[in-house]
Amino acid sequence: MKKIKAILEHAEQQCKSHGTRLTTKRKQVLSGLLHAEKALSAYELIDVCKTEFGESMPAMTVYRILDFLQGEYLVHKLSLASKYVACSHITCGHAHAVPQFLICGQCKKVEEISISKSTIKALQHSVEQAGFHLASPQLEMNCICEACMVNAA
Amino acid sequence: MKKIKAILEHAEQQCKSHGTRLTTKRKQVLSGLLHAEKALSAYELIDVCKTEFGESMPAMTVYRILDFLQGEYLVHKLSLASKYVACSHITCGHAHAVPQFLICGQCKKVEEISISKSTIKALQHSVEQAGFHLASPQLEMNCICEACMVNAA
DNA sequence: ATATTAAATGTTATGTTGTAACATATCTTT
DNA sequence: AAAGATATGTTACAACATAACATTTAATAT
Repeated sequence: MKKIKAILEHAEQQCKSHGTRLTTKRKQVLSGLLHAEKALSAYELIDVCKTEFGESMPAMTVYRILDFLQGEYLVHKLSLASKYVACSHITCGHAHAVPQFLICGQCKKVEEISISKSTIKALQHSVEQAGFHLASPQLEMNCICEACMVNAA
Repeated sequence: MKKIKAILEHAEQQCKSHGTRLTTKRKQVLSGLLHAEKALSAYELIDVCKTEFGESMPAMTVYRILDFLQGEYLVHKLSLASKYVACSHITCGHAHAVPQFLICGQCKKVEEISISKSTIKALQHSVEQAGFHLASPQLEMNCICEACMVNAA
């Protein structure tokens, strides 16, 4: 919930430097994700934009915008959940390890963490031994967050 | 392609010992997956059952049966691919590490591998540090298999 | 053996996620 | 202002999945 406006401006600059444009609608979609602070489905995002900006967006448009934002590394798709989440590193220069996602199966909260290089290396080694090659070392892991674990107890 | 009949009988015994029944249709679905030797979508499985047993099955039934088979640890769902695959360890007593899935993004071939305990431990440690708990340490990894890599080159 | 109950399957309809194909509007550049 | 490129709108539909209720089949108690 901290200075979303600044993040948006940063994102806009980033786009400019890539020769692309962060249009109004694209900014709205990104803004929706930033406010949500959690992963949203494309259709949830449509509702958010409707509510927050009074602007109705067809599914096609949202999916196109999500593709664009992924291309700019501003948004990640969580395939396990069929949801989308704002990249937590937009503002900090992007010199990062590949992010790993923890998804709480209960409340859908998403945490983006980094895993040590050696662990990734070990994974990769096991994969290569099986005659496969990791297309993306970005993993998604089904988890339960602390809050939900306490609630369940 | 080796003694599917034996596997089915083994599975049937396993169900019996759990107080459940491996009915004809359930056996057909499992058999379809075993024959396929790859992950199939629910609707592909419907086609297979139609072709192989001349039996038309509504989607609802197949999904219910897949749920049942997952509950019996005879089938795994691959969420990344929205496909289902027979467990490769049905016949051997199930005293296994949790399987990890490698999914070829090209040809959809699936490999089920085990990963060393220490690597899993390391992953789990990173996850706990973020205040999450792995619901299932069964990962799905987006890969490219050797054959497809050669073809692409 | 048969009535009762529980488990499995059938039927219909619909929800959710995602994309194809083509039309229109809006920016950018000359 | 015209031409071309980029972005968005519209319509239709495909693939994956489940809800709600009806019927059939199997297990069990009488």
